[in-house]
Amino acid sequence: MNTDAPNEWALLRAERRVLGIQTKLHRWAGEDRSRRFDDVFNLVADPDFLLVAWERVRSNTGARTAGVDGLTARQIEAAGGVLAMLDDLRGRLRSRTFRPLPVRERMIPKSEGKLRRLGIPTVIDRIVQASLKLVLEPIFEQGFRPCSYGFRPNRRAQDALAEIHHFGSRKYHWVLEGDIEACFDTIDHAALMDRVRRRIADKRVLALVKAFCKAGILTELGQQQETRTGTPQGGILSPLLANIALSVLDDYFIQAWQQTMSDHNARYRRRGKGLANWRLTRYADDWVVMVAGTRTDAETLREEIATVLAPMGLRLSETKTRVVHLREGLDFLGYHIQWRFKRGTNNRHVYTYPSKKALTSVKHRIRALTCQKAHPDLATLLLGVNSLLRGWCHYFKHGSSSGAFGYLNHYTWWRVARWIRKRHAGLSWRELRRKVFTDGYRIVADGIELFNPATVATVHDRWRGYHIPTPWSQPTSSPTA
DNA sequence: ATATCTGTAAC
RNA sequence: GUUGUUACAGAUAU
Repeated sequence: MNTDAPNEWALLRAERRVLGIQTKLHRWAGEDRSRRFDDVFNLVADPDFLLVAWERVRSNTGARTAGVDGLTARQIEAAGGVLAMLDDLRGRLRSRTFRPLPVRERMIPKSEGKLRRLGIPTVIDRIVQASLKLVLEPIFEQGFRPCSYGFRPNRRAQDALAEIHHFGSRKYHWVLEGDIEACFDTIDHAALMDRVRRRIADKRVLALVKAFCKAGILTELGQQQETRTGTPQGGILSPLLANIALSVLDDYFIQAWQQTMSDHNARYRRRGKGLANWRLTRYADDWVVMVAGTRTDAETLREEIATVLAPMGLRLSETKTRVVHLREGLDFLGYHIQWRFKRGTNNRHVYTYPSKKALTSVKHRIRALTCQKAHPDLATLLLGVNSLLRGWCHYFKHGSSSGAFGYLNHYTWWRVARWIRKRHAGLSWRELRRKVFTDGYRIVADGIELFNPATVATVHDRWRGYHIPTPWSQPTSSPTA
């Protein structure tokens, strides 16, 4: 069927070569921190880079979703014209006739009634963006700071939480928690391009990045709109661009930290003089500043941050940006972080629990899955509930979640038991337990047993701090570049 | 040991 | 119908 599908070892070879070149880019960007890369367009348009980019787009879940041209990656693959399409794309990139099409707008519901605007690029545009990312990410990763955790390779939300736990367990008891208003939508193009230009001198690459920012949007009603600010939520490059823009914050805080608070003695002297110490932890547009000082010290930082963000076109959300003490606690990345007394002692400890919002939301989803008409049979129901519970627990096991897990076990058991009983009309609970449940309580169907969240062991992972490697840190075996 | 596919979480 | 990045988990196949 696929007359010209890329074969496996051509792909493997391409992936190895791309990784080798990425490692070099990463190394060069590190050796000369002010180096501006002048000749990277040829990499973006390189057949191997485009092939790896295509592979990425093809295997994403969005391979079934089309942009404004109505083409899906699946259709292109089925038509068997992949290599020809990549070749044509390469030609259009090199002759500079390539133009990104507008993104297709899709509104999806967020939590509690709000809407989120997605901008879905065409498959071709996704490939070019993916190729751009292959080139730009190793370069910009070199300048990104350890305090930034979102959208970055090898970094998990749990790393950010471990950092907060680490400093919260020391003198950093006041927290400025913040939210940037419609971050993706409001990033200023000129300011963003200025930051991209610090590392990239290649005019063709800069033009491509800018073109994707300016590609415009085709609304659900079919109207064309230009995009004067922001980067489309759905673009492969968008998370990287957001980090490039938001790294102004990281840079600002690192500077202050390195100049005046970098060593233990300096921080101690500052505290002696009544001065505060503070640190930023950021996950995409969500961030906190841990402050060893007073509430006023934290309040002061709020204005500083607003000033740093303003040139990027970014504004703080008035309601969601606030100062709290660890005594009151705060929500961050789905967790609730708060001081509690350790059992039987007088010692305060920083604990991280699943937030109320996270627990409510998973309960709602279990309720929806266990409503009467949701599933044809018990086995399918268990499959759905199990995968939900398993995924949820694996995210929240990095905290003090055993209480929540126990509660969830109880809640789900009853929901599923109720579902079963409705299907066996007339049976009493006692008969049900005897006839349907294994050992009187275990719920099993076709060898699938209801997952018990209470069996998930919680782990406490240490703050990995400054020692998280990038995928390009170690040299790879003999790249042929 | 490779590779498919599904799912969860964060944003 | 729902895109994207990152992390994690499970199932299947050889």
